[in-house]
Amino acid sequence: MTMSLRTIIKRKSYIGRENCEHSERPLYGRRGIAMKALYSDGSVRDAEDELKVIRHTTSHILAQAVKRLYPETKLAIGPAIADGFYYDMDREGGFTEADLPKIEEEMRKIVKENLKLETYTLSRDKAIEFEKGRHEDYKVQLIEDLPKDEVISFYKQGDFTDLCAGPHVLYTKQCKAFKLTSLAGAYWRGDEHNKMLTRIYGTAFANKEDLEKYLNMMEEAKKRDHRKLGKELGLFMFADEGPGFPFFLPNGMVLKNTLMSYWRSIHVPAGYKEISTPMMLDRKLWEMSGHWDHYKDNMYTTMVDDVPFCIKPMNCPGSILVFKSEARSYRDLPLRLAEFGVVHRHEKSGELHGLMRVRCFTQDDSHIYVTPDQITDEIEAIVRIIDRMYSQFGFKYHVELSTRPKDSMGSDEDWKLATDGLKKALETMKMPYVVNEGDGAFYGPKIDFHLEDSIGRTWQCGTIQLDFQMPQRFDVQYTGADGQKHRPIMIHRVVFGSVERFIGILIEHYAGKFPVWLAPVQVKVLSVSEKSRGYAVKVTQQLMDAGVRCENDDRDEKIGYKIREAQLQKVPYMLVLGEKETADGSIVAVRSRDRGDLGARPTAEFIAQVQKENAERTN
RNA sequence: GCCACUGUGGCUCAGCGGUAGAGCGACGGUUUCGUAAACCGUCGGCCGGGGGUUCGAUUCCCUCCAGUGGCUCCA
Repeated sequence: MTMSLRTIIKRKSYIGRENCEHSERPLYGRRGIAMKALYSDGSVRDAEDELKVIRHTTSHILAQAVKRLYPETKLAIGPAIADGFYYDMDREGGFTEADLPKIEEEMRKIVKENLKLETYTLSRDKAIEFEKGRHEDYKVQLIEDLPKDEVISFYKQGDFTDLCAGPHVLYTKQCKAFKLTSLAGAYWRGDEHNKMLTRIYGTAFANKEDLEKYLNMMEEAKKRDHRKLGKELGLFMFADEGPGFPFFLPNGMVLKNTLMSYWRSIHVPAGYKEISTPMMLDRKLWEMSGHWDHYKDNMYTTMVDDVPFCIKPMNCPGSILVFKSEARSYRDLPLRLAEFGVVHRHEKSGELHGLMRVRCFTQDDSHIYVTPDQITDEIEAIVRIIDRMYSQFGFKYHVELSTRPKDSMGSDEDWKLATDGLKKALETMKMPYVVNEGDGAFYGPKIDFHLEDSIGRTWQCGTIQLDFQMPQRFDVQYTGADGQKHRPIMIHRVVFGSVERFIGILIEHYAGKFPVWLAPVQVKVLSVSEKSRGYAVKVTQQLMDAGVRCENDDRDEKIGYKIREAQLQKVPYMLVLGEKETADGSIVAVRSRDRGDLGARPTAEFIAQVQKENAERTN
C-alpha cells in the first residue's frame, strides 16, 4: 500500500523545560558545516537539530529582552516549536502588539552584544532557592515537578539566566534571523483553570534568506486560505444570524454533492447501506446513550409537546434504533449502516474557524456492527478505504491512536480490549502512528487521521472508534449460530470526518484550482464578439447535453476580460469561440486554466476529453 | 469561554473630533472586440449594535455582537 505519511508536529506543548518540540526540518548546517551547540553537561558538539537550537536560544533572547524592558515580568516556559518558538510570560496588564517592535529592538541589541552562553547545574534545593529568590514562581513549580533524579541545569547569557535543559547556541549572534510573529493568551500548563499568561510567538532561522523565504511562504499560504477562496469562488458563506453555521452557495454545493457521490461510489461496493436518521430525538435517548452525561454542554435542546428533545450532536443513537428495529442475525454482520448525518454541536465562540470548525456539519458517518472476531478485518478494510480516498486527493496525513479519557464510561477491561484491537489492526498493517493518551471518545478509543491546512495546522478528519458501551447501554443484540443472543461491537467511523472541514482542506490543498471532476464549473464558454454568440449557445448546449458543468459568458465584453474573469474563478477550461470556430461549426478553441491556449480541436474531441477527466477523476 | 487584535458601500482598502472617499463590482449607455481588466455615466454607506464623554464622534471611553491569531475543547 502506498501511503504518504509525515512525522507529527504538534504546535501545542504543555510540559516544562524539556518540551522543545522536535522539528522535522532537515538538519542542515550552514554551508555544509554542522553548527556547534552547548549541551547542558557543558560539552560543545555538533547540534543535532540546528534550527531547534537556534529557535530555543532565540526564545531565551526574547525572555531576556522582556526582562530588561519589563523586569516585573515572570517567566513560564519558552520552547522551540515546529515553525519557531514562543515564550509564555506573566505580567500585570499583559502585553499588546504595540510592545512587540520594542521587544524586537531589544532582542537585536542582545544579539549584537554577542553574549556567550554558559551552562551550569544546581542541586534541586539550590535551584528552587535561586528561583524563589528572584520571584520566578513558575520556574519554582517547574523544578518542583521535575523527576527526583533529574539534573537541573541553567543557561546564562550576560545578565540573563534561565532554567533550561538546552542545548543552546554558543553566542547570541547566531540568532540574528528572527521575527516576533504574534501574541496570544495561553493558560499556564494548558489548563483553562489556571491563570492565562501572555504567549509571544516568533520564528527564527539560520540565516536571513531562510527567514525571508519562510515569511514569503506564509504570505503565499494566506492566499490559499479557504475562507478567502470560499468567498472569492462563491462556495460558502456565514451570516451574523448563525455564527458557525455555514451556508453552501451553488458552487460549494456542487463540490459537496460531488464529494458525496464519490463517497457513495466507494462505499456502496464495500457493502455499506445508507440510512438517514432524525435531526432531533427525545432527550431520554441521549440520557441512555450517555451523551447527556458526557456531552450536554455541546448539545442544543428544545421542547416538543412539553417533552425535552435534543438536536443530534452525533448519529450513533439513531443508527442503533435502526439496528434494533428488527431481529438481527450473525449472518447480517458486519452490518454497515452509513449516514450523511447533519450534526449540531455548540462549540465555544472562540473555537470557530471557517469551515474547519463549525457548529453544524455533515458527517460521512457509518456504524458497523460486528462480532469480536470481525474487528481486525473490518478495521483494516476501513483504513484501506480511508487511505484510498485520501490518496485520490494526494493528501499527506498522519495517524494517532487515542486512548481512554478522564471523562468516559465503561469497564477498564472493555477499554483495554478495544484499545488493543485498534493497536493490533494498525500494527498488522504496519501503519505508523503516535499514541495520544486520554484523547479518546467518552465511549471508546479511536484511530484518528489528521490532514494539514495551508499553513501547516493539522485537522482531524477521518476517525475509527471502537465502542463496547453503546451496544450495552442500548441492549443491542443479534442471534448467533448457536441460537443464543449475543452483543455486537460497534465501530463508529468517518472518512471525510466533517464534509465541511474536508472541503476546507480541499480548497486549501488545491488553492481553489479544483481538478475537472471537482470543479463547480468545468467549462466556461466565451464568445469573442456578438457574431459568435449563436455558436456559443449551441456549444454550451452540447456540453450540457454531455453532462459537462458549463456556463456561457455572452456579455458584451472583450475576450481578454472574459478570460481574466474565468481564470480568476479558476475554471479548468475556457472555450474561446470567435468567427473561425463559428464558420467551421464543429470546433472549439480550448484554453486551459493551467496550461494556457491549447488551440482548436473538434468539439466532440474536447467533450470526450472532459468526460474522461471527469470519470477518471484526474487530478 | 479566556488573552490580544480587527470591524468604513457587494469586495479590497484610505480617512480618524467638525456630520465620508478610492478602485473593483452592480446598473444605464457607447463599443462588437481573438487568449488575464474598452470608454462614459449612475446608483450604493445612519462608518458592526447600544450607551457615554463632547457644542459636535466614523474618529475618544464603556459594553454587546461578529471576525482574526492563539489557549482550552474538538470532526
